[in-house]
Amino acid sequence: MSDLGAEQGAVAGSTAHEPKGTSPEARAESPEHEPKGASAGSAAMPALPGRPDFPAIEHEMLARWSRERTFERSLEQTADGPRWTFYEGPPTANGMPGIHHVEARVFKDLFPRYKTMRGHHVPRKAGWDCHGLPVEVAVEKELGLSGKKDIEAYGVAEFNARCRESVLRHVDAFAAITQRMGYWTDLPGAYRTMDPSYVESVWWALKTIHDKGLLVRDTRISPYCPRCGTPLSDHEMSQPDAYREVTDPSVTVRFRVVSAPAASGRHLAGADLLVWTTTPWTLTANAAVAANPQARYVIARKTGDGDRAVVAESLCARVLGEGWRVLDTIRGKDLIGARYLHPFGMEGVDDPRPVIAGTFVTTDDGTGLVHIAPAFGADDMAAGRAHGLPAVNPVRPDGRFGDEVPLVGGAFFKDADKPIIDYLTDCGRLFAFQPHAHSYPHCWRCGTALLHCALPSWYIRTTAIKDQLLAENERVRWQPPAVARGRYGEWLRDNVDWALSRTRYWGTPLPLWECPSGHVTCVGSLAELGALAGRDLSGLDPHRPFVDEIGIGCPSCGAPASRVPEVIDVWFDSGSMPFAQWGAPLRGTDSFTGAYPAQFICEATDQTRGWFYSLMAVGTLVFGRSAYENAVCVGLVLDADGRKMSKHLGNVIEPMGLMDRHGADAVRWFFAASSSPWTTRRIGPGALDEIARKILLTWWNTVSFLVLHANASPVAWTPAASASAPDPGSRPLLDRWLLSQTHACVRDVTAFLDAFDTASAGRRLASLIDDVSNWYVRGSRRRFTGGWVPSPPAGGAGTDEAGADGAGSDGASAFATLHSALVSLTQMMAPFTPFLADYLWRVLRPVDSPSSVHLSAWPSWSESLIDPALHPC
RNA sequence: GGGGGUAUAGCUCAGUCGGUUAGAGCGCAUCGCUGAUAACGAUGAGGCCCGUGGUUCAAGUCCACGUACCCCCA
Repeated sequence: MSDLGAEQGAVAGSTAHEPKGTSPEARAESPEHEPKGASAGSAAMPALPGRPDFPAIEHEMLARWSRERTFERSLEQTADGPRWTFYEGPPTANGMPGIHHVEARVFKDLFPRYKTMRGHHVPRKAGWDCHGLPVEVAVEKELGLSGKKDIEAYGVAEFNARCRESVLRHVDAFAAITQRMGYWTDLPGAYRTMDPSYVESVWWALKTIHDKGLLVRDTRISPYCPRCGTPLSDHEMSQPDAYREVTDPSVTVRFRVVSAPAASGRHLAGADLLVWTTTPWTLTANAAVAANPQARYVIARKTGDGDRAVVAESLCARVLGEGWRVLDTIRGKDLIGARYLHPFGMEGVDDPRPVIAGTFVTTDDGTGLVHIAPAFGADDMAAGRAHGLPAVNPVRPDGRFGDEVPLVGGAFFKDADKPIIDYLTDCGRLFAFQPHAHSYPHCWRCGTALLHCALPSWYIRTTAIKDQLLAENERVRWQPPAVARGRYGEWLRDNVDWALSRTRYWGTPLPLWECPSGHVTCVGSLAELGALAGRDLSGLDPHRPFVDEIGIGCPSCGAPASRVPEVIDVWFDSGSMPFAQWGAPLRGTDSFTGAYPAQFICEATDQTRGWFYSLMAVGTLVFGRSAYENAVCVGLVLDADGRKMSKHLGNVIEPMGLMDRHGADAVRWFFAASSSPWTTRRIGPGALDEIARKILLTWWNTVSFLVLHANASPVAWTPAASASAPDPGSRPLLDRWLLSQTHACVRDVTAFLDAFDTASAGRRLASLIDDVSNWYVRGSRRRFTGGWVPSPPAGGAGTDEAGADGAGSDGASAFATLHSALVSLTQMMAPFTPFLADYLWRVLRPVDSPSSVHLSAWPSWSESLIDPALHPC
């Protein structure tokens, strides 16, 4: 009897013994072969190979999607649907893709697929982040250059050409991983942040911000990398590895008081102010000592000699130790106005320095007396400005002291500590020395120790829109929700102005032209620049050095104006992608209109202060509105032992190999559904094998069971026969139970995905797979082995009541019920495991349904079929 | 120093609004099945729900403090 079915199947072009994975093909190519009724000679369902090879199936599906243009068709058929916008945060293709890239991309693909099945139009455009210091550093290494002098000697044009060439070096690897994992996105149409149209859009945004008066030049204390020769932004400081544990010499230094105000009593003059610092090299720029006017200080004498020292009362014991006798206790405000000799100063040659009031001075640690170097600290600079102190910076832009500086001339700033300490020791100015372990900022890219120094720089005054940013953040739906007020919200509350400019080469040039009178003109496009320059510049490469060569007449005074030398922070590039990816608003407005803000973005937690911020900040600055409504923030990926993956440990998991071994579907399910996406996850072969067994194989086997018995039935059962099965409400109890479970699952999974909760959706789907396999199939096996008997095609629907036709009707119910459940299950699995879902869909697909599950409509559910009494738990 | 997260079985993790005897998978033990077989099923052992205090008729769940680990920041 089963032979008959198999032969009929062979006639229709699909046999049970073709190489695995090819048999559903026949259905896709002859969608009309379905018989309308269950008449004799109906074609069998395509049989499944006994042992699925998931990676092989995936490769087959990739070929089919490409051949059938499935992604393109999914966009075409939803063209009139409501727009649902997703933004791809551009990765830097300067390095190889890792498993963490796959993680975020699972979510970037899952929700667009889901929304597409819900009827939304979800265009997806890939993108590449091209500019920035990482690229420059890599090229510098390749060329054996070190520092800006070398680059300028090499030639900026040639250097930038090398950057342009190197930045897309690993695009192919990213494209391969993207395709292999089934991430549907427009790769050929990818935006590149270095394209002239992209740069022009960024210029437009900067001009918009400039016109609002929010793009300003200021001198501030900034973290500065002397190797890269540029200040670093707040986001760059927020990168991993920026702060590293180092041991620095902490010194307590004596500053001899040479004149004391009357209020301080008779013991201050000639005493030593004890000042503590962990950066001895900044003593070269000492301009004052700050004391807290509210605090109490003691003047103490060491027994045995005449040394007198001044220190905060509460720190007296800790700093001085034994053997000191307190001569006097005075208030901080009585210290103000005293003068002391600079530690390197010479009596009679150098002016004494003042003691000033500083409310920021604490008496919790140190000595309660703070060394002030206005060029090297934020508090220092503010205090210096308030007291009219000079901000002397003896360190040159390359991080070395000027040759004229005594003691340390020519030395790199961090190397200056030792000679200074030696000198202080020799002349008896060193009170105490102790190695001090603390975290110190380093350049996130090149690892050089940073210095905080006063630099003229261009800023975006984000503090002016801070309240608006906070309000926009309130509107964003974060997953996990705690990010909104926690990690991101708390940080946003401490917002500081965006240090925008970089004195570098490979980046979007700051479109500001300045004349000798200091009039600044912001240019918003090449056309505008051409008009100002008086010639056609539409073909100009808007990068250095070409754009530097363009001079304009100052619109204010007519004097020749030239471009300021800086380029901008790359984070501004990526934050501009909602419009710049289309070149909008200068061009591409058709694509941009209606695509702002995005309904959904997703990145890993390390982007909280990176792209999540730059995107929100640029959007709020330019459009007054955050660029996204929903943000999913996924966690770190660790190895199976919970260790961070690193080249050092040799535990880096290479994504391509992982997918070729276990299948992309298993990897996708792992990230999306097997645990909370925002917790750190440990990935390893064990977890993926379990997914293949418990989820994919179980699902496969239930489909295989259905097909086996459908084809073995005396009259082959096909999906068309569902029409002649009894009405769902009048089927046997177990059938009604499975339909109830299935419809409840559709309802729940829909709600979970609408809430961007893939983990809960995944748990629900796993339980449905278990219900189908271990309860329904197990309990109904005999009903399938008996096959089914079609109702007479005569008048009426032929849906006689249960029992009227005995085994025939019961078999019809069973087949239709299992088929219906598997169809819904397969559709719900489609966003999670798109390969196997589509493969099984082509076996299961109902009459007149699309050839791909990804072109099918998300299943609906019927409340009337959900009976809580059937599954109270 | 600040912000955030996590802590439940040997391991990985669920646990909804505070509500009966705290669950699942893996692993382990015993048994069964061999027409879903890269399996599968049944049964069993295995818990100071991190600690202390509080709120409550009732706390794994809420509150406070503490401990440990992780992340981010200064």
